[in-house]
Amino acid sequence: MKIGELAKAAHVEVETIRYYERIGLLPAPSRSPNGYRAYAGGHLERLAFIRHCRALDIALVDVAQLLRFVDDPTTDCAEVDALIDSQLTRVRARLDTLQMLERQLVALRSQCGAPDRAAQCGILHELEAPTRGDVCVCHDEHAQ
Amino acid sequence: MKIGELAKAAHVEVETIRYYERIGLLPAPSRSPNGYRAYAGGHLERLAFIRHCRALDIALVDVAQLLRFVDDPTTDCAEVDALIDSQLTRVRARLDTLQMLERQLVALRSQCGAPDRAAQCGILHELEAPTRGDVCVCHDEHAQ
DNA sequence: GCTTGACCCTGTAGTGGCTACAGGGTGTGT
DNA sequence: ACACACCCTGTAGCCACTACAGGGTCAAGC
Repeated sequence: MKIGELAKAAHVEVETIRYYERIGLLPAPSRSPNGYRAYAGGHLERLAFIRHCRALDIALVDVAQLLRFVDDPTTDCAEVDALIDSQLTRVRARLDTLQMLERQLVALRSQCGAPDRAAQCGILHELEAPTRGDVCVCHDEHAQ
Repeated sequence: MKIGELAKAAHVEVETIRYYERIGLLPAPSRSPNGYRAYAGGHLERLAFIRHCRALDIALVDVAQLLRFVDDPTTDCAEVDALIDSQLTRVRARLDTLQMLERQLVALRSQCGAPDRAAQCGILHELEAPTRGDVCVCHDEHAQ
């Protein structure tokens, strides 16, 4: 199987495969006489695993660790748990941040109702609030 | 005011200020005879505005646009609205993705209960599901 | 046989928003 | 004089790709 075929089978870009090989995540395959990469079935499995982890926003460094766990069946399962737990923590933290951001933007957006010029713009006025020493609606904990 | 003083006043790194100047977001200040940057009050205001926008995860290219609106008071306010609206849309989209990710990770995490070795690990088993042509718990729409 | 287009190769650079480093200059206190 | 904190410019690195440059290979169509 050539690289384009592997890419299509795994729903990934050819360049991504080369990237994974370069950083050591995917083993380098054998080559055809013309120098083309020649992939066997194991590569698709590994690539599918990697893409599965990436779909869960797992960092490549952690994907590499998970692959090491796969390759060493005697590894303690608790280490796998810990890795997924920390990923879950990361996602939840980012979730919290974004939820706060949404609220802030909604509050800010509400400062502009009627069409006007920028000089009278409530949004810009609020964005300039810290400059004036004022508390803005987007970062005012009491207004939310 | 020297760059370190401005950085402290705006709660930002010195390097970030130099970066903003390099990309044209902050105007270059005058210089002392020894070549040091000499900042006046207007710079702190502009930097505060930039940091305020950044705290709302607004991309620098959009911050630059907002600054142009500030500098041209005749700009139509609707353009400011549109910019904040698109930012809100972006945040909401990312929120959706992360909420889905959280659910997926929770489902995956639930596959491992008791201490074991990696060979029996439910998490790794699920991460390998697509390889076997199976549907994994993290991406199975019916299981959620 | 030639042309064309799709695919392949390696190596490098770019994305966004910083952050860190190298190598050197300036000012102040001891 | 020395040490340390700060300043300067320029460059590189982070993360996970993605795009490009320049060149080679293959197969189908004329």
